[in-house]
Amino acid sequence: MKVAEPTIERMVQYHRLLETLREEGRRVISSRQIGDMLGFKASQVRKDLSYFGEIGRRGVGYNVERLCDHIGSVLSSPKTWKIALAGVGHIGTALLTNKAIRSSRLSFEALFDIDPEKIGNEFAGVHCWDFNEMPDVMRDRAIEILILAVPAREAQKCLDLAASAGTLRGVLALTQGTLMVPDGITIVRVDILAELEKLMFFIKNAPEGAGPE
Amino acid sequence: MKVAEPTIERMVQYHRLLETLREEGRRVISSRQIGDMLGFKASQVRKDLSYFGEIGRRGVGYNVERLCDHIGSVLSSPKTWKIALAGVGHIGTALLTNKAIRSSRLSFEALFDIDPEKIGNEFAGVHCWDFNEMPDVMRDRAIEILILAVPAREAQKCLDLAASAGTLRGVLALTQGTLMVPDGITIVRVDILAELEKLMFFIKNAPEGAGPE
DNA sequence: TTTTGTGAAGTTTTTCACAGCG
DNA sequence: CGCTGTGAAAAACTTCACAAAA
Repeated sequence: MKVAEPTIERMVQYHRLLETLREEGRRVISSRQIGDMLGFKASQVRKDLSYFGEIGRRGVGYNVERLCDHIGSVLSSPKTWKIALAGVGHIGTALLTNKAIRSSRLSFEALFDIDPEKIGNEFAGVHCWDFNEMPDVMRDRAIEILILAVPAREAQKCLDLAASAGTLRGVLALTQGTLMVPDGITIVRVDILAELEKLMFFIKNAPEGAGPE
Repeated sequence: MKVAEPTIERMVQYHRLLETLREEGRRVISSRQIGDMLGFKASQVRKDLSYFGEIGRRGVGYNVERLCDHIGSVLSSPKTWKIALAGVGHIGTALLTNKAIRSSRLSFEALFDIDPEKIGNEFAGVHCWDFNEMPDVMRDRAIEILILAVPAREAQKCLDLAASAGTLRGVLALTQGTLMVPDGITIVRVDILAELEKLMFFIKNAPEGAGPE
């Protein structure tokens, strides 16, 4: 069965919500309640969840724990992903020290920077190497995910270096600007300035409370 | 004429690209070339651009400078938006010191934090106040946009405080978790951890180079 | 009863294909 | 000719509405 991309985006949100509810001790929840909390229609929630099997109980709803685990298994394998961070600046450090990221199934294996002050040191317990060592370090450690948090003009070179290791499978690009991505590597871009521009457009064209979501 | 939301998302990208091309001295470009550079179909590019008037020349293409200005005027008014930043942590500082943001039509008017070490100081030339002063400071300075870069548990309180000023029109939320947004305020969310989870899903389900974009 | 799961209907967004203009 | 602008067709996505299960 084919799953739509927007569905995945919502699955991530369901997962978040369910993790919180589980911690609060909630046992059961309905599609309507999930929808109300996240701003989606109940039918949308049900359709999304049904793509991955019948997991609810008619007349009752969904078991929070079971659903949470189920979505977790859909979203990511039980394995821990090894990731590298290129660019130990403000944004990079923010991610490196973010509790939520460090407690997920992610393991920071290496940092890379161009700044001699940083190279050779550890940040949050992770060693920082020179950019040029990326191919070797990434291959040795079998790192599959790269977070690109370098200035736009370094981004392409950095990505090419990382890709040359041959172990890279996905990139989270926090840089602005266009990137040429090698075949076989999945990229997800986050561009905060672009989001700000979208926001300005929406404000300008929404005198009365109409927004994107 | 109604413009689709995905169109706006792409308009922001066209604008970026054109700014770069203009700096490089490029005079003319075709829809196909724009599409190739950004990963869209040429017909998509033409349709997007045509929503805002006939701006190209048949048989020739688009004048880079003219198109860039045109999109700029569509995306945001010529005015400078006043913005406040709540949360002067790693992410907040990254935005505050980002050249691209500071050179756009955005003016950082105020910072807010909860940390006594930061309150009363200036960062990148902008004064930092206590959270509790948000309503007054935002009203006095007629600040319309808030960047929320505080921990998830503070986010809702912070947003409510900012909204109470009455001048707030848009929010860029860099926090994870669910927010209740007052009516009449536009919100755009950026959740890096959610993007990472999406990336992991795409990698897992794309053994052969199929990605989102 | 309540609430799920799902085909079918409706809506939005993308792509096609070609007329029309330089 | 080459490339735009655009109606019409196709695809993708969301919502409806109801049968079926607890």
